[in-house]
Amino acid sequence: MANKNFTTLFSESLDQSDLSAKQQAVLRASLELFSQKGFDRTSTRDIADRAAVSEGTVYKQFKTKDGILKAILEPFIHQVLPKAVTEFMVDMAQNATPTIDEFLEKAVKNRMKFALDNRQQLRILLQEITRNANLVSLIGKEAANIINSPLGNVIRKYQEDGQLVRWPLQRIIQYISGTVLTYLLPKVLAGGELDIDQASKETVEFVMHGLKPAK
Amino acid sequence: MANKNFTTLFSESLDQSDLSAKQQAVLRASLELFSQKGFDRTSTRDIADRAAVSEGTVYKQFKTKDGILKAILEPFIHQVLPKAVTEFMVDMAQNATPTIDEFLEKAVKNRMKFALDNRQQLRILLQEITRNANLVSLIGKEAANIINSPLGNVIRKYQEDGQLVRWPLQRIIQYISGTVLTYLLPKVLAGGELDIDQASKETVEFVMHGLKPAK
DNA sequence: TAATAATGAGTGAGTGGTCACTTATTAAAT
DNA sequence: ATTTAATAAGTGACCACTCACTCATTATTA
Repeated sequence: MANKNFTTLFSESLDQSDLSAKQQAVLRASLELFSQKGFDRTSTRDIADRAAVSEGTVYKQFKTKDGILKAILEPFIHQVLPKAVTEFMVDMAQNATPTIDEFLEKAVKNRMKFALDNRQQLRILLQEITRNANLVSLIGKEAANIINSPLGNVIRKYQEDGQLVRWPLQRIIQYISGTVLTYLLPKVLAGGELDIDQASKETVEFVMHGLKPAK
Repeated sequence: MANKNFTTLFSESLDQSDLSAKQQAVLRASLELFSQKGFDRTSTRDIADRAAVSEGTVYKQFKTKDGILKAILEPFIHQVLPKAVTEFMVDMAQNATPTIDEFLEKAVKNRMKFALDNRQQLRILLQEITRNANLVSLIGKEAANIINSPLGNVIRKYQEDGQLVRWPLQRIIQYISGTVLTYLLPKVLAGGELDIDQASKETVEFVMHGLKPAK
């Protein structure tokens, strides 16, 4: 499962960018501070100090404090996230298993790992989402892409097999995501370790069979 | 279903409190502004203006800006939420239905209505949760109380009836909450209307039977 | 009852401090 | 030598919070 995490992808895109070492340090420092203290409670002074750089240097490249936030979140939403989704979908499509339970457990495990590898960035995103309503719809649109993708086809195959209810994919993904989030959100927000194997097993157990007792 | 919404309860507790009309206006103004702009982006000047009151008046009662936030969130978490849960449980115990599906649909509908009636307060709570990790565990503890309560017994009865898997109640509630949240969160954060009847029907359909097709 | 005193909510002009952002100056790179 | 990067000392706006004072109401006194 060759999924790269965001930190890696972020570093790569930093290298590719024509930003100087110091400007890259600014972004890395901002990433840490925004995640730890939140955007509003991080001062540009804090950022400059953490990056071991003067405040003027911060403003040379990023004209405003919001510009720094954009420089972090926009690549995440428009490049890293789609790229990660694509890699994931290809992976999954190739690893399609005969039973959906097996497939789902792999997929869930994969996504949980990705999320935990990227707590920092997700924390910033969550903070922004609660303040910026249109981020919600933006991410919703990115999620909608799954439906028109190899992964969508894999899932549809299970429907045709009779292994999966014939609900709209959007609805199915909504429920799976929601269940996965009940395990992830507390860990992303409050920290602590998650037993991914256990959590993904439990998730599939519920998501597939619901709360009716097995006969 | 006599469940009062939070706005009512909030107003009631304001009336009961020995706060003067102006101090009540401060809290009401803060509630609106914190919800709209977020705590950090609301100044005490903003609050005073919106409440048509001097800044000194704001600080006469609430010694700090954080004090205002506490005055809004603490009653919500420690009085309003438990009170709402209690009323809800009593309601439910009285209306306990023979099948769990019916029961669940009522319960889910009830909770969705409560949440939508109180978007403002929930938005503030969500904003704070992303910054204040220990709020997560605090709310988790409140949720745990449900388990040791009449509602817990109602649910346990369905387990003994063989209508509900014998998982720990905490796990069952986790999944139901997660699924409900997939409908609620977008609406609370981004606005828009929710067809509660439809949503609660769909929720129960999934939560009870999962994604395996009915034979 | 009339005059006076005490009370406390309310006021708004400060106050010190922080913040995002600028600019004059210096160092480095080409 | 000239352009570019980096610095660090500003700068004004704004912020949370304070305080000396007002004034309407209530309690006390005569």
